Amino acid sequence: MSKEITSREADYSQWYNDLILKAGLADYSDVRGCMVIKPYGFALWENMRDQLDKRFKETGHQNAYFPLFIPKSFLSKEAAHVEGFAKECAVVTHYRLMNDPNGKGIIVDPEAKLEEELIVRPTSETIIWNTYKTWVQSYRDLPLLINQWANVVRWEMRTRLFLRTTEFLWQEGHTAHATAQEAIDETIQMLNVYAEFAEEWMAMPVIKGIKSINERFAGAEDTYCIEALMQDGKALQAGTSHFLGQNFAKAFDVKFSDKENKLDYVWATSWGVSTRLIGALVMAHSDDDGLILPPKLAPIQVVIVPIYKGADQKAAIDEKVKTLMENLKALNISVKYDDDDSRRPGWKFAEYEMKGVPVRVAIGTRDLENNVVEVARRDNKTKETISIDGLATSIQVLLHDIQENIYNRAKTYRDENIRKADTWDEFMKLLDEKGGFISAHWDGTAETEDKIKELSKATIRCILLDNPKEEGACILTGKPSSERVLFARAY
RNA sequence: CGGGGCGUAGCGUAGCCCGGUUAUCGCGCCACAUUUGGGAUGUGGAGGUCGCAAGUUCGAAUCUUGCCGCCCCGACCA
Repeated sequence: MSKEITSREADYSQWYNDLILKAGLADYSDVRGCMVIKPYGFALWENMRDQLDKRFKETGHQNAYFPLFIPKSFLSKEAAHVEGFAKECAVVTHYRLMNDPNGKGIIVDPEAKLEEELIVRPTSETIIWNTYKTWVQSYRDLPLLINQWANVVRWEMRTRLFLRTTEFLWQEGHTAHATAQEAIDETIQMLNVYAEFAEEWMAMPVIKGIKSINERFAGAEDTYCIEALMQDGKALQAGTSHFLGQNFAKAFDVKFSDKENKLDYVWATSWGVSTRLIGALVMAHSDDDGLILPPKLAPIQVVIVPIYKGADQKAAIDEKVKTLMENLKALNISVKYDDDDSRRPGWKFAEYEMKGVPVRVAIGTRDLENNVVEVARRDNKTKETISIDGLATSIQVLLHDIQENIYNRAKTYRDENIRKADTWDEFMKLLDEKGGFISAHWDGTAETEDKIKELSKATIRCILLDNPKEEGACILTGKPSSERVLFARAY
């Protein structure tokens, strides 16, 4: 990769980190690769979580909670699974500390060694399937539709705020079914739940597809995913849904009797999204002035900034604002009245722009006289003066507009950045100069995929669901191909 | 784990190459006043193990060695 691209990437990373810190979403922590999610960032996550949770329940799932620690032996029961996660596991070996007999401070008590080490879960398939064994005997126990909200730990070499932290928050759904078809249907259903959430709530267009064998989840038969495009031209996997076949059922001996009293292994799925979605949100919509949050998820949808001189004017504004806030709340709009006297209006304007608050209302004495307010929208930074009568309703409409506008903007950008390449030179040129998704032919082998990755740093993001068939030649080997796949450099 | 950069007040930094008064500047913080329609101004004030340790030296933020930590790029990955 050229020097220019490297430095562009570094600049973008700095911009991204800066934005997260300045917007108050998160902080670096003193623990390697971990971060502190600050109240504002967590409020955003809670909004995402609530909406997803609602959809999970609407599709018949229940929440449960499984242990953080996984006995080492569990992890090794599914061969591909342990292969995929072994290199990034945090391991608990001892259970007690003691005062250092040779000095100050404390040390691990060597006497307190665990007989079997415990793994801090990198994902919960193994401990969950070990439990499912005891829950499933008959087809009457199926389907088993469970989700858990949890934290997991993956000891990655390199971390990035929200996109890849050592510990992260997520949800993981784990379901068991009587038939392969039912499990596949579930896998696709949850993929659709994710895609709808990304598009309708995050205002982030995604591509639904299926992973190549190389990119498949460790232990899955098929991995489905949603892929989004970030503003720097790199792709981001925003969610995955796996059809696990009978792999885990076999590894953990989970069998059931069907109606004919025949014994069979159950069919499984797992699916998850994480706090990475916050990183996706940042990189999908923000500009140089700060975050741009979709109104449907913004912790604060409307901020009201008073402009006044003296207590009398303030009191008159307070009075108007009180009614306005009641009206907004009646419409389920979250509103903050920032009457902090130690900050001036201009400071607040900049601050809430940084935080990505979709709508700002400024109200001053001048406005009161005319029965108007100044309404500014974050997405395109336009301002207009509108009547205070029916204001709450106007704002409701405006929030709707903003949600739609940022989705359309992101979609236009995304669509403009899906290009076809038919030769290797064209492929490389597009990657280096434009980025984005590149639709190209590939001979279908893992070796070629690896080679392309090695040469270009681009990976196959996915093969579209309902991908049209088209005869062509692999961009690298020239061997025949029956369909195009989507490549991109990715996070 | 390889390559690059960095570590000085809450944050961002100057000074380091070429050792020498009381460690620079900006933001932020505290007090008061004037201000308030796009990150206010003035005056006064508080705040420092110069990442840690050892060494060289009359003298170390500055030189040497070792260690620790962070960021970026790569490999790995959601």
